[in-house]
Amino acid sequence: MIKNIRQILNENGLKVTPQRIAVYEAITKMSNHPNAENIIDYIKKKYPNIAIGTVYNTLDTFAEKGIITRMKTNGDVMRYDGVKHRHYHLYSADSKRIEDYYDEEINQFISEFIRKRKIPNFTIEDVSVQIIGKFEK
Amino acid sequence: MIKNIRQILNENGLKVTPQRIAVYEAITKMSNHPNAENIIDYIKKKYPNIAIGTVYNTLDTFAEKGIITRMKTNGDVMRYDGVKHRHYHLYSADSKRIEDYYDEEINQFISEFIRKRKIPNFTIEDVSVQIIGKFEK
DNA sequence: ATCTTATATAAGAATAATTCTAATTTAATA
DNA sequence: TATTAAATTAGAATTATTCTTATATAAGAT
Repeated sequence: MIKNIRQILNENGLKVTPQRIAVYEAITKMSNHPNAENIIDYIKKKYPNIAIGTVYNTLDTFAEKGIITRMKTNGDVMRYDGVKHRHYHLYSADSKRIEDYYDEEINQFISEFIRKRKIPNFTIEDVSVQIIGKFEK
Repeated sequence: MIKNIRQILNENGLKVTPQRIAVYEAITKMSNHPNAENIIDYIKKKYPNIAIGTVYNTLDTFAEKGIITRMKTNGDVMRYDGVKHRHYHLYSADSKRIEDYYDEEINQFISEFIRKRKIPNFTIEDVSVQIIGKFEK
């Protein structure tokens, strides 16, 4: 696991620091779309002196390199997602709960769409799909 | 036009006030996904004493009633959209530019999807699609 | 193993979008 | 016209995030 993150950092030309390892571990272990505050709280248990700014910096760096994904929904702060394979999000505006959702039909539609559809003056890079609704408890 | 907004407010059980009329006019006239600051600047030209809090309140109220839509993308403040028919957004992470995009194929896919797909413990209310890429100048 | 240097981190101040508060005003209805 | 619930104002408060500057450290070169 630690070997893994070292490798990822190296591949991306980033120095291996304890802070970056901690942030990476936090995101992969927390799984449920934590925000910066969640991540900071988690890390501080083992690493009480990490600076808030460092966590924000690290999250930005990771997002720029594509190591994690940033996600913002209406009416909530930035959240982060360490899952690497194509997936979608279910979320409820009321509860702010977010769950991952995998769906092959959507995958296919999107792949087709990106391949076929031409939009004047615009190059499609990605299509993001959010499914809004209500969780039943 | 003013008759129109009066009617909308009445239908939604909202008092008709000059501030609400001004906010509504701003959104419909500005068309390109303004944020609160844009809207405030626009309104202040004709109505210099409107309170910022009032504009935020009004936008929230309108969004709750479904009169307008709120939209937030990663790395940008909240924006507002007065367009009433189903559409999608093209946007570029770099430029923060957002354009409306209409696509019947996506409409159909979404309608089908909502009708057919059952997700355990979740009731689908809406599906939002964002097309990410680059504008060619 | 040590030196060098570009890069990363810490700590806290600064920023800026949004929300809150409490007093005042106003739209709608009787 | 009087009543009252709802809306507005003005500015303070909040809070997520960014910025600043001094210090520390990882990685490669010696």
